[in-house]
Amino acid sequence: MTTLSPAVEDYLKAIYEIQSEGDQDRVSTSALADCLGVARASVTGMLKKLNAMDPKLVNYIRYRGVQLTPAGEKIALEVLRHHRLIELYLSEALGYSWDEVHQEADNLEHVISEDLEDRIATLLGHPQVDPHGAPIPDRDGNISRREEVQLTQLGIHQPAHISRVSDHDPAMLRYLQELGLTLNAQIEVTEKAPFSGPLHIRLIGTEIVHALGRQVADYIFVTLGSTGRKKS
Amino acid sequence: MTTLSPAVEDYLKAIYEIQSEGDQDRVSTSALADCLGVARASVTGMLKKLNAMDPKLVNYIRYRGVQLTPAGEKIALEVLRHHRLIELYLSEALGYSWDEVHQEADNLEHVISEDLEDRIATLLGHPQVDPHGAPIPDRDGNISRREEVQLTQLGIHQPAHISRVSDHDPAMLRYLQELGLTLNAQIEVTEKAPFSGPLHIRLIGTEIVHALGRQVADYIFVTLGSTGRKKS
DNA sequence: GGACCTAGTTAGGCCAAACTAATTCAAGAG
DNA sequence: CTCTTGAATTAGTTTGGCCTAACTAGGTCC
Ligand SMILES: [Mn+2]
Ligand SMILES: [Mn+2]
Ligand SMILES: [Mn+2]
Ligand SMILES: [Mn+2]
Repeated sequence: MTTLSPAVEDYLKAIYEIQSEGDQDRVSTSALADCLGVARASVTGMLKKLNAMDPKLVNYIRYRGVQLTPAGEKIALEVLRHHRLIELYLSEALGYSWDEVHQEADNLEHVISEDLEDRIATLLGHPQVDPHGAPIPDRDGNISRREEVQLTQLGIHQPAHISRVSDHDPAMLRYLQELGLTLNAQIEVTEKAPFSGPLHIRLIGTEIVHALGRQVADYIFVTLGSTGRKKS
Repeated sequence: MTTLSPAVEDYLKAIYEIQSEGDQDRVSTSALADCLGVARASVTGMLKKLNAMDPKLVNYIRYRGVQLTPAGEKIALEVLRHHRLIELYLSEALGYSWDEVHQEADNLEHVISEDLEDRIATLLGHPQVDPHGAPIPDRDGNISRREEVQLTQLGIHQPAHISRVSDHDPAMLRYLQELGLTLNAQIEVTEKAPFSGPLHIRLIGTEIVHALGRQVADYIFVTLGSTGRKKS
C-alpha cells in the first residue's frame, strides 16, 4: 500500500462526488476534466493508470467512462472524511466562515495523518456533517445517506429546511449567507417563475422573501419539514 | 512568484538549518543529501536549479557548497515559521507531545495558507518559541538569536536551563521527557567523564542526577542562569 | 611528485502528471 | 444506412524530482 499521490486522491474524490450527485453511475472523461481543471487527455491517461493499479481503483472502459471499485470508493471516502473534518475544524476552532474553508481543506486533506484525523474527530465530538451540510464518512467509510431534494424540486408551500449547500463557489456562499439562507434555515417556495425563472423563497416565520436564480437554487438541497431542533 | 514546490522549500529550509547550527557558512552537498535523505547527485541537480532561478535563491559554486541568498533565506524563514507554529499549535491545541509534532509539521508546513498561518499565530498569542525551544520567525522573517551553548560546552557547576532541544529524533525526545530533561529544566553539570564519556547532569533543587551520553548531550542547548520565571 | 581516497559532479534514465495536436469513435440526424 | 459532430483517445513533449554508474577535482600521505 504505497502511499497515494495527491493527484490520485483528487481524481478518486472527484469521481465519487460526480457519481453521487449525478444520476448515471458512470462518470465521463470531460466531467472529470472540468471538475479537476485539467485537459481531457490528462484524464484519460490517469484513468488508465487507476484502472491498471493493483488493487484496481477504478473500472474504466474506453469511451464509456469510469466507476469506482470498492477499493477506490474506500479511498475516496477516506479523502472526503479528511476534507470535511478539516472544513468543520477550521470553522469551529479557527473561526473560518463557510466560504473560506473549502480551499484550505482541499490542500490539507492529502497531508494529515490518521492520527491527526482522529484527534480532530474526537475534539469535534465525532460530528456527522460539515459546515455545508455534507455528511462526514466515519472511519470505516460508512456515510449516512439522507433524503434530500434539490430546492428546485421542492413543491410550492412545502415547508422544508436547507440541509446542504455546494461548497465549490465561495462567492455564492457569501451571497447566501447575506440573505440568511444558511444551514437549517426554514423555508418554503412561494412562487416559481416559468421558463427557468427565479424561485421565490420565504424564510418561515418572517415576511422575508428572496428571489433566487435557478443556478443558485440548483446548488441548494433541502429536507422536508423542520430540522428536528425546536427553534430558539 | 510562481508557488514553490515542497521539494524546493525543504531544500532551502535544510540549507538554513545546517548553516545556522554549523560553524562554516557554506553548506556541503553531502550534508544536504544526508539531511534530506536523497542521493548526492540529486542535490547537485537541485542546487543548480536554485542557483539559476530568478530571483536567485542560492549562491552555489561547484565543489564549494551553497549559501542562501537573501531571497532564499526569506523563503527558508517563511517555511520555518510555518513548521514551528504548526508544531506549537499541535501541542497546544491538539494534545500532541513534543516527540510527535515534528513529522506532522513537516508535511503541513508546505500546505497551509498565509491566512491559516496568521490565525494560528494569533490564536497562540504570537509565540516566540516552538515546543523544542526553537525561535519562531515573525511574519517579516526576523528571528531572535539567543546566546545558547551546547550542553557539552557547559562548565562544571554552572547553573543553566535547557533552552532548546533538537526535534529530529522522537525516540530521544521521549527519553529526555522520561528523565525530566524538558524545556526550561534547571540543571548543572556535576561531572564530565573524559574521552567523550557521559555527562552527569543534576536537576537543580533535587538530588536527581542522570548520566547522559555525548551524542544525546550534543542535541541539547542551554542558556546560563535560570529561565527568568520564578519557580512555582 | 605520484598514488589514492573521498566528496562532488556529469551522464543517462525513470516515473508521475501535466500539456497540445492529431486522430478515432459513438451516436444521433437526416 | 451514411454523415456529421462532439467526446474521447493516442501520440508525442515537457517539467520536476529523483535514481545509479561512471568520472573528476583536490587534498593526504609517502
Ligand atoms: Mn485536494
Ligand atoms: Mn484518514
Ligand atoms: Mn517538509
Ligand atoms: Mn507564511
